[in-house]
Amino acid sequence: MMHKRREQLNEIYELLLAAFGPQHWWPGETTFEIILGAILTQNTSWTNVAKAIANLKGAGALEPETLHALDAEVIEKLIRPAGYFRIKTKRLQNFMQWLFDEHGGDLDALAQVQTRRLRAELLGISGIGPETADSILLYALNRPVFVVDTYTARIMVRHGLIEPDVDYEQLQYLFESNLEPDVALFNEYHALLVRVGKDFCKPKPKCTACPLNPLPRTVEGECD
DNA sequence: GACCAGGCACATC
DNA sequence: GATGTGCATGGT
Repeated sequence: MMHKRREQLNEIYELLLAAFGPQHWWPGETTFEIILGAILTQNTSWTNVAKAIANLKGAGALEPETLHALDAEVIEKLIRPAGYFRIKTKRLQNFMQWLFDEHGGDLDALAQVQTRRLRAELLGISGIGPETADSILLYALNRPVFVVDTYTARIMVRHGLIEPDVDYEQLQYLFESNLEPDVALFNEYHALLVRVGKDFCKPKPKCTACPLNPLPRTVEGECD
């Protein structure tokens, strides 16, 4: 059927929303804080990131000018709880250098840049890959870009909707080509996928009592 | 103690 | 081009 994918994606969304309700993402107050969180949460649990952000806040470093002026050793100490603190310090500084060199350190100036171009610029920063770039675009800059992560792929594979070898861009296209380009929808959908991923769709043990188990094509042996 | 967490860059084949 | 490895803290 021509709209099969659309119906499946809508069904997943409805099941997740009914099970968990709105997730109120992103957990962050300002555009800048959300951007920093997007970088700091790479392969890292949010509880650890929250500590790092609290430290940055305590240092007054949730302002671009302030963070830009800090030495690497200081940033390393502040973000230590988030793990990978040396490489993440470098990544934060790479972002800051881009922001100040290319956009005068003004986050508001980014609003004038087309989404395609902005995504390409973000991907040009060492340490910002597809998921981080798209998280910044969607959650910090309110662009209708669907964020894909490991949970998204795992959930889709386990429910037989994709093959295990589809890459980031393909999976993103699956969502973006079958859903309305709605910032609020993309925001909630990704947040719900992370939620069900955390609670049920774990790497090792097969899932039990998952809200998505009513799906017709659930792969046998993966979910009860 | 093993495993995992809202990735990414880089080395090596 | 595909596959493997380092990065690091903190919770389960």
